[in-house]
Amino acid sequence: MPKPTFFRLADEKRQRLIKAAYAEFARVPFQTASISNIIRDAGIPRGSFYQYFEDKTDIFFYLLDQTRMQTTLLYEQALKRHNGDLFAALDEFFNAAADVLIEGPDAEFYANVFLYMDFQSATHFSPSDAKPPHKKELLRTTLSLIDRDKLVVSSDEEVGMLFRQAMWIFMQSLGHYYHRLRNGEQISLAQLKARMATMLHWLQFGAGVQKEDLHD
Amino acid sequence: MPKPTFFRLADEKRQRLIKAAYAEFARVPFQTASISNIIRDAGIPRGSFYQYFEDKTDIFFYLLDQTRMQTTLLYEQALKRHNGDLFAALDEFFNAAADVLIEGPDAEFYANVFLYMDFQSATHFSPSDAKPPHKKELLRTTLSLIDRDKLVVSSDEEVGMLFRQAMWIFMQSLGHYYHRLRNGEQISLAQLKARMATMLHWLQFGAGVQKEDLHD
DNA sequence: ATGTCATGTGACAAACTGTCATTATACGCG
DNA sequence: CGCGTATAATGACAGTTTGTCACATGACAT
Repeated sequence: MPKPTFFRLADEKRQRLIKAAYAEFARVPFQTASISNIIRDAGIPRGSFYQYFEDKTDIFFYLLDQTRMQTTLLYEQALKRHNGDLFAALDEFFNAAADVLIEGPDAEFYANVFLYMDFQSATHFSPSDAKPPHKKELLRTTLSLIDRDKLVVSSDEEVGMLFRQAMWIFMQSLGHYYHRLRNGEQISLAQLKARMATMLHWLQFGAGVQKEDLHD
Repeated sequence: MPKPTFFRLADEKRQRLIKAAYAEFARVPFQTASISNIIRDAGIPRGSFYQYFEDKTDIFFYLLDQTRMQTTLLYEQALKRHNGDLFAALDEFFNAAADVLIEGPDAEFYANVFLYMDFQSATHFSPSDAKPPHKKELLRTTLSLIDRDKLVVSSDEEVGMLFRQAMWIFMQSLGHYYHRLRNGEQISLAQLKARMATMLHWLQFGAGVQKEDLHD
């Protein structure tokens, strides 16, 4: 989390820093990104940066959190609209979120996020060492709103496992999209959505042939 | 890929270097690991290291490849033993591979692999910039050996998607296991296997309530 | 004007990476 | 044996980056 000083900054200065950070994390993956570049771009002295943020991780997840809040909202809305039908909600959410992440202004930033995010981070969607006030927020929302009668789950933990499996489909698909894009084999947004739908469908109805299918 | 010089090295020296590399990558995640530590441990001059490997990525994936070859074999055997029944083979493979990766001598190394591997690497199981001779090896094996009549797939590409979804279950579960372990909430090997089985079962038969289930 | 607290600043030490000119070693051959 | 050539070993070095810290500056209340 940014330090209090950061939030007291003059708007213009804060925006300049944020913009420079987005640019750096869009330019190269997190590991390669350098604070030196960010502060040079933003025209801010080194010492000041450390007055605002702990380190590179801190500012990166601050940026990512902006997105998380946005998408969390989309997800909740979908869940409510579909009366707790998890799979219907996920399907809608995937499509809406893909629009935001791919057609929005920070697509390059997200490309690096989804191509290079590690499992640890993906699991918690926040740095491992920071205390995440929002940790499992999506999961809590899910647990409170879903209609369990439509799922084959026997515990809250299993709901969590299922939810993560679904989120991986989403993240992996975005990673796939951006991977293709960067290799000059761009796929369309429609194809991306079809991919996510297929994988989600498998998760919902199974990718193995069911018993009754054998009667053919 | 290591440079030819590396393979011409005296066995003792090569082993020393490999051992030091394992130790370093077991100590900290890939991003944090340093070549300086590896060479200090191995007692090898800096210049020599670069005579053997391109960089940190190069030696890391060399180590990982050792494992990949081992597990690929397990997978192929399982696939043949089950006459191309993908899900049956995956179930067997997950259990066998988990034994190797968790009870073997390099468990700490794998912990860092599965906790911190990014999506890009996970997808290709090889560094993005290197030419991977084995790339998609597992997938090719799968395509040639599976019995498609047992799957709801309509193309080779879909087989690939399905396969990756399954592999993610495996990797994510190992990540989960190691995460718990490092937070002092160790789960048993049996619990890990149960988790993988549950998730794989969802993928095979669906986590959503099926039509016929509604007749209850 | 003066004290106090928050903020700004850039020089600096420590660490690491990849390179390269130089030195050492091995090996084939007259 | 002595010599030449290819291969390998070596560590000093330049170039970066990071996080810190002592000090400067500013704002504001008394």
